[in-house]
Amino acid sequence: MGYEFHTIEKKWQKYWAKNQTFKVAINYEKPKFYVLDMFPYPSGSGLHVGHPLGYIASDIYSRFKRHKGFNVLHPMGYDAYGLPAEQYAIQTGTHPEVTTEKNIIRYREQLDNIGFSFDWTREIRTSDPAYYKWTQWTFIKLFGSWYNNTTDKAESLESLIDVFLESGNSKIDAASGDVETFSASEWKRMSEKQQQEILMSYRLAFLSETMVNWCAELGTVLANDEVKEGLSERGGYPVEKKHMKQWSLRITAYSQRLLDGLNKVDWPESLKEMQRNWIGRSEGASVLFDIHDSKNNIEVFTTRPDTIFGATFMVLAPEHDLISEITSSDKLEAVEKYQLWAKHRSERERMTEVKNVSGEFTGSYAINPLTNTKIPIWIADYVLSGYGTGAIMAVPGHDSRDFAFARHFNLPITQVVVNLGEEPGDTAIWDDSYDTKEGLMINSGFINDMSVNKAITSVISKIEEMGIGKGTINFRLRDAIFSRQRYWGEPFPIYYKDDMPYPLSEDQLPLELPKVESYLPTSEGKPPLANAKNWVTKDGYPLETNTMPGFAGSSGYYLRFMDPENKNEYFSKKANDYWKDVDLYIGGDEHAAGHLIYSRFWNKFLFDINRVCEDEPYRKLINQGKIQGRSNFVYRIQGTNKFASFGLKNDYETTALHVDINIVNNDILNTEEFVNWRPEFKDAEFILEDGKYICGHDIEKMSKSKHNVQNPDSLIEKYGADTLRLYEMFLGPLEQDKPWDTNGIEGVFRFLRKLWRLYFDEIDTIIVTSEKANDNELKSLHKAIKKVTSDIERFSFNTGVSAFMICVNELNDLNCHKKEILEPLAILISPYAPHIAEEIWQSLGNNESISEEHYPIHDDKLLVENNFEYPVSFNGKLRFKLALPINMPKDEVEKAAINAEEAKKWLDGKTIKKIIVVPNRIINIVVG
RNA sequence: GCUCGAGUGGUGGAAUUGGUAGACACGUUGGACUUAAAAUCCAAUGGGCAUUGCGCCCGUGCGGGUUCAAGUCCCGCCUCGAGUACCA
Repeated sequence: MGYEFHTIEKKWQKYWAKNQTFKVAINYEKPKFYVLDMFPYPSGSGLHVGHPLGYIASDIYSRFKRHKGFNVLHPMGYDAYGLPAEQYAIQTGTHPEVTTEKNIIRYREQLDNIGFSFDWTREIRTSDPAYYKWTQWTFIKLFGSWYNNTTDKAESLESLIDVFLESGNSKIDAASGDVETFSASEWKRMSEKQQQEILMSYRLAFLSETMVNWCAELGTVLANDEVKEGLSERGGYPVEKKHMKQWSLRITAYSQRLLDGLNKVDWPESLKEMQRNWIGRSEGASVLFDIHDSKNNIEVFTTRPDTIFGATFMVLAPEHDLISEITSSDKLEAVEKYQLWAKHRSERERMTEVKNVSGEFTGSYAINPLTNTKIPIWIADYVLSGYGTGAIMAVPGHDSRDFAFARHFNLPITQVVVNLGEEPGDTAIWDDSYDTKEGLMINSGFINDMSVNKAITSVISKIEEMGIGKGTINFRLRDAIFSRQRYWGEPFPIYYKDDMPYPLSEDQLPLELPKVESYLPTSEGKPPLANAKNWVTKDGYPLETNTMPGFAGSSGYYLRFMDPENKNEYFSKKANDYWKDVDLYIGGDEHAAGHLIYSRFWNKFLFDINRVCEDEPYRKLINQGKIQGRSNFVYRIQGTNKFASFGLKNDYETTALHVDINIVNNDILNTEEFVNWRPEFKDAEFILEDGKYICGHDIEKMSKSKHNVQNPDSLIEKYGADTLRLYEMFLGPLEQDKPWDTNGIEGVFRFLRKLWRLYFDEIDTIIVTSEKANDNELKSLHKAIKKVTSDIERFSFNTGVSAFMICVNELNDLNCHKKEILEPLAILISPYAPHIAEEIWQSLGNNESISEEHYPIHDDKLLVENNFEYPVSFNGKLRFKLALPINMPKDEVEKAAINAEEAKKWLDGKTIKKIIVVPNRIINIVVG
């Protein structure tokens, strides 16, 4: 008998489900609180112990907030579109929907076993037509909107057309592609197709020919954040740059707002910094350089306009439009060869060969507008076509890349900035350029002797005056490529007429994903949807065959949770006005440059079109750390089937082999199970130490091949969900990465049994009495209430667990079984260990779930001590302790300290120079 | 290279505002109970010196500094991790 967690946990999980304990609805009587987890992709391997870490934390917080009187929205769903299910479909022909459904059932079972307080009536799946209808709906809205830089928000395309009809596009300041200026009458004379082509340059969801990240292995393009070090994030396949016509979202229109919004959200600084870097704002100037003997000119972007006098050559990206026009005939062959070479270089090659300088002279010269000297124009792939204008003025004296290039090709290097107090140097003997912004200008005409910062503003005014440039701001952020050549994703609500895309009307949504025979691209290389029969509108127009990327469905899912069953709208205004935004969002930081940017963009767009009331979706965000695996090893003596224990392995020539952590307990191998683990170990022999086989261990990523995957189910089977919940929290700070190690779980399990024994005797009879509690018992309880409450509020869940342990240890020592103490204690612990808390609550004679009880509040009066044990230090070193009445006046404390028996030894023969007394803290006596 | 974060016992970690470093737990050792085991309970447990109690020295990656007082603040390094990668 005793703490029968199996029975208890099943019982309460059923109770919560049956009574819909955690179902929430709008309730104006209570303040709202929205706690969200990053919803999972339901993979085939199920949950491992790393997944629930954040879910447990958010569950504790949700339950706590509920106890505190909040109306808590705590939903869960599935990011159900994903590559693994589709790859599996390609291999086996199983529809991804079938695989996904199966995995979801498994996930749900595992989640239920942990006892989460999710409102499951709100479950959503991104692959459900009832859900993706609204993903498609938002896409149509984006398609029908443009970004007005003057009002700094998205507006409907109709307003743009009205302006076109009235005055053409010359007065429009929009975030757009390249558009020629036209007048109202020119607009009116255009064909529908011409008009549509122009509108496409303004749409926030637009089709364009762009340089994309093409992954041949996956047969699809990828967004920038899906490429890591030149390889696909999923699968690690090579990625190359390719020109393709693709759907994109004009997220760059929101660059500045995405940057500014970071200042008002409560997110980890590191995550904000990552987003700031990803957005990459830089201030500088664009300057036009004339080309010698040509009408053309080239615009460059620089963040150091002050160094323009040191610009001794110009470099264009190999893809730059003007190259063919300006290249002299004798250089043409070499230039084209270089362009071809650059084009065929993979992203990975380009990145790994950064140190190798390459380039080609075009034979043409530009005119430096401030020095009026001829400077050679080169092409090189260290200049990127996608950033700035794809052209730079090279200042080798003050830019390390330009310096390396100049050295390699013997181009002149001029110094234009000199560090304060230093003499100008001979650039011919420099090892590197002088890049810092500190110093004074030299060799620079009218800006000589100015500081760098002063020179920057002066040059900008000068070029503006000359009409050849202006101060500009550049962002590194690129528009998000939104189409994928895959099957398992949201279809675009788009059809083609006369080769131009048109949106479906809202009443035709959702456009459901059709059945296909094959999940592979067609023989002509079209996406899998081209395999679908009748993939046309009812009028016979062909439908788009690309599908949306993974981040489409996750960009606005938090909004749908507010009103998940709404058939007429994404969500009602009423629901959005009540739930507003996510108060607490918990998830991993791997989404920093992906989901968390797209989602903010999505939300800001919906804010602009008056669909949502908050312009930032996630008020507070916490990144839970990753749980690393802890592998165990056995050491096989080479050429034998003998295994030496860890301490003896160095006596032999051994090979370390990963061993399944499930047959190892506290690093001790279960040799019987090991022998049965695999056929090749059937005849294994062991060289033991102290009669045991000790395994080695190491911290690695959790993976099947390392046999170190810990799934929660087996731990729940052995110790119960409440132990798992407490243990995952006890492991360490939520935000920190930490190795998984079951070695400590026994302690938490012991604690729960100790807790149980405060309430029940050996035969599970309740032994709680109605006796009045004494001061010590009250103090112990209230100390715990104070500590646990403040710990939850600052998301310090690990120290909260120790506070429970301290309290239970104390009550155990006090032999306390009093209701006055133990009833509040049950509520106190219920967010962490809800099953045992419910069981205790019921045994105490309550009929309702503990989850709605008011959380106990500590009483400071009960925590007041009569004495404080002062640590007494001499010259900062602790020598003895002295108990004195609390709040004793300073001078009396001083006297007491000096006159204390133990003080004599330390004062002997010395003079007291100073005494520091911090009331109820420390006493420090300075002697000399 | 740049940006950010971290470094505390055998282990996970605690120390919230500069004020008793190592809470809580694991592990280890010794003991009680038991025919035995499990479970439970008690004691010790940073290192060193000393030991009849007392007691002293050292100690939060390294080297300096500020302060009556530094794991915490400042300066300079080292190591590890994450992000990013020719962004002009």
